[in-house]
Amino acid sequence: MLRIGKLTDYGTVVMTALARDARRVSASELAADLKLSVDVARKVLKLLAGADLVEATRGAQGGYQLARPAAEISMAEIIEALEGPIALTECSIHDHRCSVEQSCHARGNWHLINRAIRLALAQVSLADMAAPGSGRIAALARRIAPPQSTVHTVNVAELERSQP
Amino acid sequence: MLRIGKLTDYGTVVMTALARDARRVSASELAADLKLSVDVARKVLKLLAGADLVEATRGAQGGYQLARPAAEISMAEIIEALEGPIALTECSIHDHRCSVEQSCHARGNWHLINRAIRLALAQVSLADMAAPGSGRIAALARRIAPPQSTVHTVNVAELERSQP
DNA sequence: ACAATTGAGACCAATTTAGTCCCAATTACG
DNA sequence: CGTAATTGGGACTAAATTGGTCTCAATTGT
Repeated sequence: MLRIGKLTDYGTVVMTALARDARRVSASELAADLKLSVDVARKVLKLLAGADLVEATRGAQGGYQLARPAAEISMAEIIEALEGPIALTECSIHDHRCSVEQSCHARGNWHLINRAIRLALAQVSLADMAAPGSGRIAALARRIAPPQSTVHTVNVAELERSQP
Repeated sequence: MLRIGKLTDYGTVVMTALARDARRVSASELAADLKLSVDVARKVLKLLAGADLVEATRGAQGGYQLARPAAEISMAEIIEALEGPIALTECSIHDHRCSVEQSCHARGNWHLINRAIRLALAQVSLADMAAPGSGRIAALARRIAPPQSTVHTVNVAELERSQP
């Protein structure tokens, strides 16, 4: 279904919460606010801290804060911190693990597609994500949308209808 | 890892093979050419036929052909045929299945992101994919790339390096 | 000293995915 | 008309992945 894992999803929720609250916040407080299990919140935060997206402070009164301003953290970074490299296909990460590698004529293009998707995600900042209906994200979608092709305008129109 | 399943991957390989060969081809012939197990090839082709992306002919001398010209079939369609809707997050498909739905401020933006990614994939045609190094896909990536932001140009540059 | 925290990682249950296999229906061809 | 070649529609199992929980060590403010 081309979906991200739940941990990653929680990660974005946790990050947007941190983006809206400049204080240093403990995992348990975040869990309570967001209605997550404390264990899950801790796991996510540990991963985010490991990737240097949040800064952890140990000990009593400790907790987490964003390591950088929200505008300087991209969705691509968050996703990668929690699920590893953004690469739709096996062959985009490891060579020689794909059985059809020889006869596959699509590999190079998959790389380009991965790059395109990663670029798109790299342009969405956590600040955008934390804003209620981000104009910047909408603008990105618009920029990606139809140039002026003949064939694809049909498909694109279909899409717009089927996924409003 | 934000990746597609193997079946989907095989699906794109099978489709590019069909795009390069106008004849009607049987599942076993495709399997042999592409070094896939016959069972897997058949499974994939059945799914693709169910989605009307290929046209199946039963009986002796039967087989599969593209249902439409390769230029009129998009990667988004192929991916959706094999893995269901393109929706990175749970909440983009089913409401009320996500435990943090209440406290989640990111939902609307996830929808926008999904749309952006789907639009990108809808613009890559099977014909593009079958071409050895598609200029159109590269152009798409370029269009997505840097507008003229201050912060994100840094991240984008990083990306380019880390995922060449 | 103690209580509140994060760090590291083990662990199991649940889900998902990959890969096979079976048999019915269809069709070309000798 | 019979047979071989095909797809259709599933069921099924094994493997891999993910989600969620738990334990214990290290750190630090009071």
